[in-house]
Amino acid sequence: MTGVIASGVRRGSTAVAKSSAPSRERIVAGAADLISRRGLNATSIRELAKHAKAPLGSTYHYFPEGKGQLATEAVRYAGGAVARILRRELDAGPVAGLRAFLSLWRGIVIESDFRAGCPVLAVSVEEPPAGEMPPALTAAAEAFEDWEQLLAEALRKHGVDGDQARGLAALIVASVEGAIAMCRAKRSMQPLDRVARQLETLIAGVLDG
Amino acid sequence: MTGVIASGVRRGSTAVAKSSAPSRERIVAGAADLISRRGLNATSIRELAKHAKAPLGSTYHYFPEGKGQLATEAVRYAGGAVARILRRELDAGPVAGLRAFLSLWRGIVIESDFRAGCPVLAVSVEEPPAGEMPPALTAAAEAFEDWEQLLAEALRKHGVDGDQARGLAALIVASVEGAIAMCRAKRSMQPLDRVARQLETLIAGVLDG
DNA sequence: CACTGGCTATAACGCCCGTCATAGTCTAGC
DNA sequence: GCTAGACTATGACGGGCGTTATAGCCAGTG
Repeated sequence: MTGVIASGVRRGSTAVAKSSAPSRERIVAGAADLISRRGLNATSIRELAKHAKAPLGSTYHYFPEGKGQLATEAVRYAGGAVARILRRELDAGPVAGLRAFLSLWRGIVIESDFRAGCPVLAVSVEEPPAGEMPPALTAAAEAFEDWEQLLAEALRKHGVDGDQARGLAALIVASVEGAIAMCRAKRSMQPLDRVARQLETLIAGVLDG
Repeated sequence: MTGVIASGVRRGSTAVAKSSAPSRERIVAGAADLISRRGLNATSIRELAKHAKAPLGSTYHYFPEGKGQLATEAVRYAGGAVARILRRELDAGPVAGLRAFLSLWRGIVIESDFRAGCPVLAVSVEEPPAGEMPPALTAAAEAFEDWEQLLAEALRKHGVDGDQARGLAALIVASVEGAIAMCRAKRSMQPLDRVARQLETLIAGVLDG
């Protein structure tokens, strides 16, 4: 299996894209997966193409602006996929959403045998060119922001004060992202499990406090 | 300025190393800084040497096993530097230690204008070669483990139950690491500030709860 | 049938990579 | 002064990088 996020290649398109190109989406999804493993700068376009079983020429056909464009779309793709899941599961309340968020990442780390993580984080930890703000990095910031807003809104809907809700949402996203990386280094799920436990009791306490 | 961690190049050596080589330490410290910006695979030995104003040949003189050895020492160097600060400040209690931990990373992110982060995290998010466990990744896991243990022990010393202490320590390290990355993506200190607030009230509550 | 336009195949461009080998320089101790 | 050994300088090695150019294939339309 090539990654939980990447396996969600379905119809539905991201923006205007009226037609076609099943391989285009395959490339984007594969890029998200590969970037989540290797990091952005360490992943070559040739690897990306091979991973998606697409010819190198096709990547420049679909993404004429090159690697940056592909990376940006990959980050948006992963960010959107996670946001969709989060939005759906948060309907059953903040704790249910939190659990879905946690088990989503848990699945990615375990199924990849500690080799894959979060592509959004991977893009976030690479230095941008002096004084610039590459689109992929902006997309990463937007993904984090989306997740936080979804979580915060769910908390607010369940009676948590606005400021506190934003704070808790940031804590959730940050600690889960950090824990994923720690799990990969330690080759153990303990960090994410411990963080999950702490977050669950914290949220539960805030909700009926 | 070249990074808070890297600027701590002082006498004192890490292990046996009885003598010499000021430039050896400069290379290691510079490597920690550069890796924290660019990531491991994306940082070349030539850049590392130039960054430390050392000739390329010297890197292979001091680190005959090549890039992996240098990366490993850089991770250990950074991990040890943070652990030393943590150990010192935790003497004044868990909240004081937490504050020091937070403001240490805060300084690194701000002084680098959101370009540097945590070298330990940077190494953790790169895929190891199939079935292997590179020494640098092991060093990253050890650094995380050290920080967690220091925090957990301080909490225990102040009356927190053992399991809870380990959980809180994991939450602290994970959320701070994640928040650093989010700050870089957003080019804003808000994530780390929010996480700091949440962690402080959480710890304070646990301590006199 | 010819033709157009989306996709692929292949090769090349200059550049940088990790690593190694070799020869040179400098300094300490005899 | 001379030799040994720590460090530096330089250049090469094969290979992968991002990107571009060019030509070929192969539907679907007229």
